Amino acid sequence: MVGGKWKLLILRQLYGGPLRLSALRSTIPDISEKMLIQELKILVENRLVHRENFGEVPPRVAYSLTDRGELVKPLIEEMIAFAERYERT
Amino acid sequence: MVGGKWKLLILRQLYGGPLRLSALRSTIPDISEKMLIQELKILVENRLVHRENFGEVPPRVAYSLTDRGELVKPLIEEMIAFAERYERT
DNA sequence: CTTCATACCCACCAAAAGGTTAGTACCGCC
DNA sequence: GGCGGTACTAACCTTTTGGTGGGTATGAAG
Repeated sequence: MVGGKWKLLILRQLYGGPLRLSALRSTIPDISEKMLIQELKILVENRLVHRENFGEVPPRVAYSLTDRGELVKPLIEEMIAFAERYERT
Repeated sequence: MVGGKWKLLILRQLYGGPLRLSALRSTIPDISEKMLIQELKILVENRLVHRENFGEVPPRVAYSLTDRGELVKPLIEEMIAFAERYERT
C-alpha cells in the first residue's frame, strides 16, 4: 500500500494539508505527471488520500490525507529514523 | 534495502537468533529457494545479515542479524503496528 | 479562431522484480 | 553404484513497476 518509489513521498507532502496536483508536482521534482496521477489514484483507492474536485474550469482538484492516511505518519517517521540510525552505523 | 516482497519477512525470522537456510525456508512457506538465497545475498551485501559457513560436508550455513540488522527491528515493529491500526479503520 | 491553463487518459516501451526448472559439488549410507 | 541431503548457481521466462510522448475537455482571454 505504501510501497513503490513514490507513495511515501506523496504522503509526506500531504502532511501539511491539502495540495493541488500542480503543487505536488513541483514539490516532488523528479516525478512525472503520469506517475503522480497513477500513484494518487491507488492511494485514493486504498482510502489513504482524499480527492476533492471543485468542478471548475480550468479544472481544480485538491488532495489531502484521510483519517486512514494520518495513520501512516508514524511509519514514515520511523523510516526516517531508521535511515538516520543506519547512516550512523 | 528492506524493500521487495521478502526481505522484511526474512529479517523478522532472524529476530530470534541464527537460522540455517533450510530453517528459513520452512518458516517462510511460500518463498522459493532461489529467492531466499538471492535476497539473503543482498542483505549480506548491505551488512544487515551475517553469513557463517561451517565448511562442512554436507554444507552447513547459518544466517543471523548483524548490529546493523538489529537497527531494523523498530521499523518492522512499526510496520506491524501500522497494519494493525489500518485494519481497525 | 487561436492560445492558454489544468487535470487527466491512452498506447506503448524499458527496466526491475519475481519465479521456474534444471543443474553443481560433496560425502556418507545402503 | 545409485540415492539422499545441503547450499548454491545458471538459464530462461513472466509479471510488475516505472517512464515517454502523445492526446482529451473546458472556458476565458487575446
